[in-house]
Amino acid sequence: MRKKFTDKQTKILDVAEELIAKKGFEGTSVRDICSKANINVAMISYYFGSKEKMMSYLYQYRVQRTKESFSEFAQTIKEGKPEMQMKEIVNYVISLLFKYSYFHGFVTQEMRSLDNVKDDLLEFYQTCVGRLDEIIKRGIVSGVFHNAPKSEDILTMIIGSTLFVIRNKNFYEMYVPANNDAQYMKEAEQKLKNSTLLSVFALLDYDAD
Amino acid sequence: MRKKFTDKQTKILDVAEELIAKKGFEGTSVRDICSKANINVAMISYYFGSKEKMMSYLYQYRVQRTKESFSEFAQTIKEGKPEMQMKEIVNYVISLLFKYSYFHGFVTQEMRSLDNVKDDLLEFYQTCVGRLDEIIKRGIVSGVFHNAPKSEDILTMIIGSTLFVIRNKNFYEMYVPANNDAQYMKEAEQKLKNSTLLSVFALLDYDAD
Amino acid sequence: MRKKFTDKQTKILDVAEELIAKKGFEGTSVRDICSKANINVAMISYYFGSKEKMMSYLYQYRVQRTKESFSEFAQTIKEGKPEMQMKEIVNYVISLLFKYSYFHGFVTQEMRSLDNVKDDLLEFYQTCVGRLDEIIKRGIVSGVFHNAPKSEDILTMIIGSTLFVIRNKNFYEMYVPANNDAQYMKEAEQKLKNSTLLSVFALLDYDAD
Amino acid sequence: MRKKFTDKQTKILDVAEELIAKKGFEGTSVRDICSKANINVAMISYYFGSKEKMMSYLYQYRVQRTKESFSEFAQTIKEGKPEMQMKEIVNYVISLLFKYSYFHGFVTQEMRSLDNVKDDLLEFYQTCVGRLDEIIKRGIVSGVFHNAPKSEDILTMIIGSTLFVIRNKNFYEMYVPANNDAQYMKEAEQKLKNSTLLSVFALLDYDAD
DNA sequence: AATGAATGAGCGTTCATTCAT
DNA sequence: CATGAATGAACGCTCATTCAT
Repeated sequence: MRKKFTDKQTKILDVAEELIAKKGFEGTSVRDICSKANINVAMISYYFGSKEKMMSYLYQYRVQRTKESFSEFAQTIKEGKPEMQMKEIVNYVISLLFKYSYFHGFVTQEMRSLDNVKDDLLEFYQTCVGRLDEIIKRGIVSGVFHNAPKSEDILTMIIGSTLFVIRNKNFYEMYVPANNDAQYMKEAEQKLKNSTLLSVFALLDYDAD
Repeated sequence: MRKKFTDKQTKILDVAEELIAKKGFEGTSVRDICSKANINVAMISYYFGSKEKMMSYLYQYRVQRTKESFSEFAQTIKEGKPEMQMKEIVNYVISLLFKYSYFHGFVTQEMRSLDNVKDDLLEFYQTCVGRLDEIIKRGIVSGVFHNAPKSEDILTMIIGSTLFVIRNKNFYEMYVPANNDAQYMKEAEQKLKNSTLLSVFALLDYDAD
Repeated sequence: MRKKFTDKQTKILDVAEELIAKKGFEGTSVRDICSKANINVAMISYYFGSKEKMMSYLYQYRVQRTKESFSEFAQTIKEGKPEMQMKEIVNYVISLLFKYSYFHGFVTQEMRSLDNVKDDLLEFYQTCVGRLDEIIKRGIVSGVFHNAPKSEDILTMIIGSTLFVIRNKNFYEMYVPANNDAQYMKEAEQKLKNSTLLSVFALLDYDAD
Repeated sequence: MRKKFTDKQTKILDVAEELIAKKGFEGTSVRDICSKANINVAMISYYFGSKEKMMSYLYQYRVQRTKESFSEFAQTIKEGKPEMQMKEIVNYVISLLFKYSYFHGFVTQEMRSLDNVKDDLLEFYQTCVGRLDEIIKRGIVSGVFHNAPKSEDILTMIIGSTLFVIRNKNFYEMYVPANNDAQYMKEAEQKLKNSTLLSVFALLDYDAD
C-alpha cells in the first residue's frame, strides 16, 4: 500500500533528498532542511515523527516510485526482440540512476530503522534480475545470444558502473569532453550506455552486425 | 611529497578509519575515536588541526599506501603475457577494494578540504587506466585481443561492480551461498572476479581456450 | 462568586487533576491532558486562556468543593458534645486529605497566577481554625477540656501529619502491615486518625475514660 | 561511601537546590540553573551526566549531610535525662527542617532514578525513630513518662507539622506577628517548637512542672 | 608536548500557544 | 463554536574545539 504525502510533505522530502545526497544524513541537520524548505524547524518531527522516520519515508517514497516507473517501462518492451529488449533495459536502468542516483545506497551508515525499506530496494533489484533472466533465456532460445551469463552479474555491472560514474565525476570527466556540468552528465550517460551495452552484448556473445 | 606521521598519529588514523568505515564520518565523534585510541579528546585538534583535517590526512594516508601497493604489484606482472596481466590486474583491483572498500568514495559529503586529496585518488585511477591501456595495446599487437575497449570503461566496470557488491550485500548474497559474513565476502569476491574477467575478456574478444 | 463550568470544561479539569496529581504540573503536558480527555489540543488555551490559568481554575474548583463539603459537614456536627465534635472534625479532615491530598500544597512552584486562589485555601484553613476554636472554647467551658491549645497548631499538626504520611509511604508503611497499596492507604489512614486523636486529646487534657 | 564534589559542582548543586525548591524539578531548566550559577549550559551534563543524575546527586548530597549532622547531634545528648533529650531532639529536627526544608519530599513526581536515594532518607527517618524509641523507653523506665506513644507517629507529627508550616507561610503567618520574612521564619520556628513540645509531652504524659 | 577542564554552538525534539478555516 | 495545522521558543544534550596549565 502506498503512503500518500501532502504537498508540504513532498516539498520537505525533496529538499531533504537533495541535501542528504550532498552532505549525508548525519551531515544534514533538520534546521538545514527546514530553512531551505522555508518551513518551521518543528515541522519534520511534526509531520514524520522524527528525522530518522522522515528518512525512512523518503527512502520508501523514492523506491516505490522507482518500482512503479520500472513496471510501466517493462510493459512497453514486452513485445520486442530480445536484443532490443536488452538494449532498452540497459538504457532504461542507466537513465533511471542518472535521474535518481543519490538515494541508491545513500544509506552507508547502519540505520536499523531502514532495514525494512531496504527490502523494498532489494525487491526492485530482484525484479530487474528476473526480467533480465527472461530476456536472456529467450535470446538463447531464439539463437541471437550464444552465452548465458548470470543476470545478477549483469545487473551488478550496470548499476555499479553507473553509480561509480556519477560519484566520481572528476575521474570520468577526463574522458568526456564537456563544457559544463549538465553537458558532462549528458555525455557521460551516453558514453556509459554505449560501453555497457558493448559489455553486455559481448557477454551474451551477440553479434550486433 | 609524503607526510610523515608519528606513531600516535598513525594510531589515531587507524582507529578513526575503522570507526568511520563502520559509522560514517559524521556518525563518528572525536570522543569515540579518542576513547577507543586511549588518548585525550583534545589530541585530534592538537595534532591535525581539526576533525576534518584529520579526515583529509587519513584519506591521503590511505590513498598513498594504495598507490605504493599498486606500484609494487605492477612490478611483479611486468614480464607476463597480456592476457595474464589483465587477469592479474582485475583480480588485484578487486582484492584491493574488498580490503579497503570503505574509503573509496566514502566521502559523499561536500568536503572542500578534501578536494586536493581527491586528486590523489584520481591519480591512482589514472595510473590504473594507463596500465590497462598498455596491456590492451600489447594484447592487440600480439593478436590475443581483437577488440580495444576504452580502458576507463573497463576500470569503471571493475571498480563500480566491486563497490556495488560490497555495499549491497543483502542483494548479492542471494546469489552467493554462505553461512556467515566472512564466508560471504570470500565467495562474493570470487564470484565477482569470475564474472568481471568474463566481461573483460568478452570485451577484448579474447578467446580463453 | 462561583465560576460555572461547562461539561467539557469539567471533563478537562477532572482529567487534568488526575494527571497532575500523578506527574506534577510541569510533568503533565497539554497534549497528555487533551488526548486523555479526547479533545483537541487547542481546547485548553481556548477554554481557559492558558495552561496556567486552567490550573488556577482547577485549584479554585477543588478548593470550592472542599469548602462546600466542609460546610455541609459542619452542619452535621453542630449539635454534638465538644469531645465528639473534635473527634469528628479530626477524622473528617484526615479523610478529606486522603481523598484529595494531591492538591493541598501541590503548587510548590512560583505560580503568581495562583496567588489569589491560594487565598481560597487559606480561607478554608481559617474556617477550620474558627471551628476548632469554638469547639475548644465550649469544651473548656463545659469542663471536658482542661487545656486550650492554639487551634492553628492543632490544625497544623493534623494536616501536616496527614500530608507527610501520604507523601512518604515508603516510611510509614514500615509500621502499617499491608499487602497492597489500597489496603495500606486504608490502614495508614486509620492509624493516623488514632494517633492524631490521641495527641489532640492529650493536648486538650481530655480524659477519654 | 561519600561522593566528593568540587567547589564548582557544589556551587551548581546549591543553585539547583534553591531553584528546584522554588519551581520544582521540571519547572527548573538546566539553563536557569546554569545562568544563575554563572556557568556554561553544558556543565551540568558534563559534571553529572544529565539533569536527572544531578538531581540524584543533589538528593544524596543533602541527605548524607543531614545524616551526618544528626549523628553528631545524637552524640551531644547521649548523657542527658529523657525529658531533656526529647526536648533537644524535637528542637533539633525542627531546626534542621527549617534549614534544609526544601528537599524533604521535594520529589513529588515519579522519579525512578531517585528510588535508591529515597532509601537514604528513609534510613534517616528510621534512625530518628530508633532514637525516639530509646528515649521514650528510658523515660518510661525512669518514671518521667507515663505513656508510650509510637515513635513513628511522633516523628510524623514533628516533620509533618514543620513542613506544613514552612510550605504554608500565608496561613501560619496570620498567627505569628512579624515584620519581615526572616523574622517570620524565626518566630514561626519558635512557635512551632513550643507547640510541638507541648504535644509530645502531653502524649508522653510528662509533667513539666 | 600534552592534558583535562571548560566552552559556545548546534543538535533533534517537545512545548504551549496561535491562527485560518 | 471548535478545530487541526502550524509556529517560535525553549528543552536537555552532544559536539568539535579552546585554553590554562
